Amino acid sequence: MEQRIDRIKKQLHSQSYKLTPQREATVKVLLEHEEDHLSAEDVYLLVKEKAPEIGLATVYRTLELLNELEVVDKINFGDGVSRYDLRKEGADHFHHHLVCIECGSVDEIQEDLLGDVERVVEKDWNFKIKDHRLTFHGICHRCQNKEDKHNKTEPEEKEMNKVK
Amino acid sequence: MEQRIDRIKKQLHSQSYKLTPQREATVKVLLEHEEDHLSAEDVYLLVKEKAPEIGLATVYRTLELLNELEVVDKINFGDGVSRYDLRKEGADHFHHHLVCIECGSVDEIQEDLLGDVERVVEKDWNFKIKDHRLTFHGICHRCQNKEDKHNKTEPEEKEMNKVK
DNA sequence: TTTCTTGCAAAGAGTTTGCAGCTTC
DNA sequence: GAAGCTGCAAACTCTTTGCAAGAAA
Repeated sequence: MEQRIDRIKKQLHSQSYKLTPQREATVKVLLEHEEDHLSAEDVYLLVKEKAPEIGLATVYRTLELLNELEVVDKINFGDGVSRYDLRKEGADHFHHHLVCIECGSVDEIQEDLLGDVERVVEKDWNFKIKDHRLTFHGICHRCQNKEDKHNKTEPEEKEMNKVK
Repeated sequence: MEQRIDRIKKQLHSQSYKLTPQREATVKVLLEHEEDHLSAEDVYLLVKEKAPEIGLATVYRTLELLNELEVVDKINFGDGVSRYDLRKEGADHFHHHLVCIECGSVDEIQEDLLGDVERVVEKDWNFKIKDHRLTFHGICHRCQNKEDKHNKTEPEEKEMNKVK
């Protein structure tokens, strides 16, 4: 984690930005929640635990900055809020998402499933692909089991990672 | 077009909704702009030409309704506005999009490129897919040509279809 | 000092909602 | 006349911006 922050710090410096305490706290929160898909508000509340004086505007500005540096990806699952997803280091493509329409959970697929498809699109549509967004909406494995068992109660986790 | 409106009318009636003049005007606008990706505001302005008394709220309510009936799909290209895309009749999957990061144009891919990918996801992730969203961001064929020719001027079309 | 950054409050943009009046069955 | 629908304005939510004060080089 330290090394990762260090690399981000260098990245910031290389464009003459600083890694201020607020920015560092924000990055830490993102690292600690790599699996989640936090909204700006979510990040704000979590950062506040480390740095209570921080303002929401600073969080927005930091996330915007990290997005420009391609440290995070801004994603949108159609529920009206932007979510921020830390880029995996070394990943040469943006990962995919599985959004459950029952429980709102979001799982990630790290594998690159689009290699073939992208070759087709580049060739047949003459479109030079720079990035992609692939999201499946459906029923996650947990909810499928729930339904099989006719057990409709929700063994709930944190709400934060949920798309309403 | 008439038949299409008729089918939508029946669909509305089957759930005891009415095809009011305002709703019909909205549907017509959507049909006339099938290739575009209009925002609610865009639709509103176009509907106003046919039915000047219509209110923006009615347009929002109609689009919401049509979305529920699966006549339109609500999509989001990350620029802060929802866009509404008429479903192709008979299409068994939601089409894909090519968003140009140069000129903001949005092209559609009607072919189903995800058949294989979906089978993998359903099997390996045990995820029951109901819908998908696939968008590629990159350089469209028009802008590639522009760059080749070192001709940076924009032979512009309507702004409406553009993602800023 | 100069430049960057921050917190706060206000402003903006997009969307939703409450409600009285109007249609339609 | 009950139920559904509409236009308007107000409310709401998420995000951005202006600005004076603070921190870093």
